Amino acid sequence: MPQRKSGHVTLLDVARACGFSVSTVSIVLSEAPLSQNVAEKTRQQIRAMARQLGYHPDASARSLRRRHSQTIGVLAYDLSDPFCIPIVRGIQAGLQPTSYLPLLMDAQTERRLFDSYLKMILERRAEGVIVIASWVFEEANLLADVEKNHVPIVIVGRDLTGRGISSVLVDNEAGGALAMRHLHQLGHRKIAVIRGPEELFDSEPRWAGARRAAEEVGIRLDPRLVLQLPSMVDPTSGFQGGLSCVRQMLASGLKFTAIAAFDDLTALGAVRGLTEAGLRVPEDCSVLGFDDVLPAEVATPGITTIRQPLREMGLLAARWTLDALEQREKSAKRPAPRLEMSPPELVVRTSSGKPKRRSAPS
Amino acid sequence: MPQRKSGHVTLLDVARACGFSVSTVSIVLSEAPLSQNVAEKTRQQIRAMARQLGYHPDASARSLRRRHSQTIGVLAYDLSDPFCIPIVRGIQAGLQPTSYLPLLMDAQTERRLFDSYLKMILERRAEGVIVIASWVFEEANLLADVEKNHVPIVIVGRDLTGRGISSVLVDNEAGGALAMRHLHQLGHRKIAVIRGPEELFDSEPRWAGARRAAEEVGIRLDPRLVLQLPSMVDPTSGFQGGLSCVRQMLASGLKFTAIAAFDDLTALGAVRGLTEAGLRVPEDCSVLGFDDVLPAEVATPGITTIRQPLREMGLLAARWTLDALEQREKSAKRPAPRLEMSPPELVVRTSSGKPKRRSAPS
DNA sequence: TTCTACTATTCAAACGTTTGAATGTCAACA
DNA sequence: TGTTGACATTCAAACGTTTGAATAGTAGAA
Repeated sequence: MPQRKSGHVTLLDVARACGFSVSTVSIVLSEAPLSQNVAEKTRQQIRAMARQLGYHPDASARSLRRRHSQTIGVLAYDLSDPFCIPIVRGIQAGLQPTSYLPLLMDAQTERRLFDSYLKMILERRAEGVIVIASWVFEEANLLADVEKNHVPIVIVGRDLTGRGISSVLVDNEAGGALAMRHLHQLGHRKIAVIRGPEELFDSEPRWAGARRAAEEVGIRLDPRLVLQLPSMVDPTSGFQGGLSCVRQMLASGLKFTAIAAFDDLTALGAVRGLTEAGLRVPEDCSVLGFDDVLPAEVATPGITTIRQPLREMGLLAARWTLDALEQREKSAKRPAPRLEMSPPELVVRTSSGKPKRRSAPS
Repeated sequence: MPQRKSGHVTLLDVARACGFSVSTVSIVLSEAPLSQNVAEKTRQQIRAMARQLGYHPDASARSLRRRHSQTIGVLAYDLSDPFCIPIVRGIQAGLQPTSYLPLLMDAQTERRLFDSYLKMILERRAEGVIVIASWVFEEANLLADVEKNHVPIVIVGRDLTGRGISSVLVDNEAGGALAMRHLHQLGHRKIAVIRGPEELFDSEPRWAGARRAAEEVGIRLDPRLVLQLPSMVDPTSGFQGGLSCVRQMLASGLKFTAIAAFDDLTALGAVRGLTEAGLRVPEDCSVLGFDDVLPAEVATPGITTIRQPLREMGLLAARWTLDALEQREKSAKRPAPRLEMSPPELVVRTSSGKPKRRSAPS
């Protein structure tokens, strides 16, 4: 029983155990073209022995020699945000049919971790990098390092084409407009808005879209009913934010029949706030979210929301990365960055409805 | 400008660029003990050049030579289950202070993927493996391979000590009992139970705990009000299951004032079902969940639930893995598997309350 | 017989690091 | 002058794999 000190079974072990050279064993087990020349009997013998010993090729040695790792680094800003998961799923789906494997990292909304994981991805010689980053990051310096090593990179959730990086994100403005138009069609005229926190990239375009749509349909948005979430400390803090915004609105005594919230968790916070005050959703006040994450779907009432095609976005990011790898084979020069603004979609659930005739909470 | 064809900057590049040998550069950049002997001026020069060129050591070459990868494989059965994330967080927290890095994989509830990722973890020469597996898997064969390579392994969410694998899981029975006692204390006597699907490991002990507690406090559980979820196809199908179970219960015309659901998503499905039928939670019927995942917290009413200390469980799994690595240095023989049954905790929110005097929905 | 072609297998170099041993330099000491 | 030791740097082998080139062995063709 050939027990290596390293604890791992190597080609040499298998070779010795069945009396062939390391080369032959390698050729057979890696199914190299040359393996057609190897006698069927030999192949069977080698494979049997490899299985018996529990041989697994050493990925380090292999990628060192082959000069590629078959790996795509996937760096998510925070996996505890339900927003990230479908994107990751899309990426996985896009990589599945190829021989590339995702190397998944979770930065936990910590700049320090983000940096160190990105470094690690580079050290592991990932051949491409996909960054999921709706959160605030000043990626400038480290992403530069990625480029310096000629590793193609795609970012999901932010537009960084200005810095030469291909970007996939939802059309936030269209989404904001979609929300506003839906509320208008239901008959709402006094609409409160909870904007995203200042430092979040998505906040501005969503608000711009909502404002534009409101103007188009002739709704006047009362500035006193347009609140802004405070800075977020983690992905779920939108809930608390939504809750306190609604308390504030109710305390103000102003009338409103609907709330367009920044995202689904904010919307859930709003529902909580309204319920606390004895108001019913949607009878007394409609609530709209954004993103379409799991909690919005399984809450009761189900949150009407603006769905981001997250899975598709992840899929696209994977495809672009693979494209870039192919391109790199052919031409040396770096292709121009690409931009996708995916169309959002209105998902009507039960948190929105027509306003009561005798309107207004409070 | 030394542009390597491989696209990556190597030690040789740095060496040539500043006129020292590869050895010296390696010694300096890896901060080997010998680097104390290297002139301060030299060190600075080398470091500056490395930074300028964007050098990152090749992890493959390094771990090949050093014979260890500083990596712990983390294989989650399905990251889209909110249950997994806090565990992963705990693992990350446990690994943080060490130089080990988590290699995170998401099996997407697919046996095929589970196997191929486990294989990959082995090929990457992860020094330890943590498997998160509340889901059904017959891991026998592949986990055996892990053992064959002397890689310590810890499983979270199932008891596999019988197969010699250290296991961390919640004390499901205690949890089930906790739920039942809470409902009893509130004054409920007619309690419906939604059991987990047959193939899920957790189902049986939770039910056993509930039954035991019911007996202890003198509650008779009507077998017609004990339903079982159908087989799950994905982690969120508990919602649909809970919904249809409640419809069934209501259709039966039997009276009950509370529902103890298998997990939080099932509970949310139950709330939906009750609401559909015009019943209020908790006034007309209390609902209890299990796990304490995000959607339970942000729904309104907040779901009263049995909290699993997921983060702590992940932390423990990480610690045990590190322990095993240390042990392995010292003694050759494999230590006995360890077992942790973490105590669950009752989290009271607003989905549970006293039954109405004139009780019972119908 | 020699040549060619094919089959089956092995040699040996290389991938980028690390590291124990070796080399060289310089100053101080005997 | 030679010896010792400290310092600064380099040599060269090794990690486990892959692969172009080389080596045998066999068989059929000229």
